[in-house]
Amino acid sequence: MDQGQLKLDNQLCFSLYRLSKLMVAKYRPILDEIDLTYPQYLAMMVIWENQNLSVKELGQKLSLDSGTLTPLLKRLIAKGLVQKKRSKEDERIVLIALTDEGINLKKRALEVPAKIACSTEMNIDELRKLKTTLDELYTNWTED
Amino acid sequence: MDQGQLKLDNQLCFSLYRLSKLMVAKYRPILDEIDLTYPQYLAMMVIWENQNLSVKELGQKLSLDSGTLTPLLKRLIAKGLVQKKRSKEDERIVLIALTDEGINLKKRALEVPAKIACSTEMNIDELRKLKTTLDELYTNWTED
DNA sequence: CAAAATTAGATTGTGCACAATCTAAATATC
DNA sequence: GATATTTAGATTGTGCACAATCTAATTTTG
Repeated sequence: MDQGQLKLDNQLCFSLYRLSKLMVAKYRPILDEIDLTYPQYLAMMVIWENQNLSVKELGQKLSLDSGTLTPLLKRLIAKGLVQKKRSKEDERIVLIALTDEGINLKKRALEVPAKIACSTEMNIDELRKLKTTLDELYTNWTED
Repeated sequence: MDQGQLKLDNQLCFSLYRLSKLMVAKYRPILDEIDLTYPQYLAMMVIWENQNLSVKELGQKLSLDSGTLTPLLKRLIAKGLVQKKRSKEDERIVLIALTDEGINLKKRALEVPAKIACSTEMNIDELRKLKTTLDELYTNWTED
């Protein structure tokens, strides 16, 4: 019955889990320089791209719910990078806006991808293909 | 300067992060049936494979440190699945042994991979190739 | 318009994940 | 053989991640 299906080494899920943690660990020292954690960096990337996003939209882009986002945003606010504004059209909606400090941080963050690329040193095409595969899987698995 | 390197959608890291979370979410309802979380399931797989592993060896196989493992093991012990024994040769070492209940749980856990395979429905060869790629990356990135 | 249902976000509680520090046991070095 | 160093785990503190619940604002329905 057990032909090794339950062996850790045979599990795609573990390869994924392990590599994902390693990726975060690779980012850590680089993100330390701009005082961001990895999830905070992901959030800031979205905010840099579109100002005045609602908490809900931010959560959708990051695949995070309010239980994670609320405290994360609280920390970004504490660092003075963003601020909250209630929407006037709909008082339930909270919009996230960049402060000057948050805008300035983007300049320094622009160097992050190059620093990471340096520490991975893998064929760009390979990485692009991997990304496509991962994204296809994500789409397939969220479709059901 | 910014040709979109800082866009979330262009980041391999985010694809990995997102898919890894989705994978855990896919496991959740299936593992709920045997009352295990995803990291607990990974730990149990290692313990089912080799009895009387030390906490350190377990941590190495799972890429987890004692700050994560100690409380995780505490919960497995609370569920009555495993128990701790001090090594007699070296009093610093703590060995993890299965209880009867822990041994019994393996029978039910054997059905997990099939249930997961069902919910992913992707070409086995594709998945195997993906796993190879992920493992290669892990090896390359941990070599430096 | 009023009651019911929905929606946005916050809160609470559990469980990782990891850095940093601490304790006790074992080993190395003088 | 006493001191110093290393090693195995535990502990503490911060920060996700998510389910479940709560509140307040909005929308839907009768």
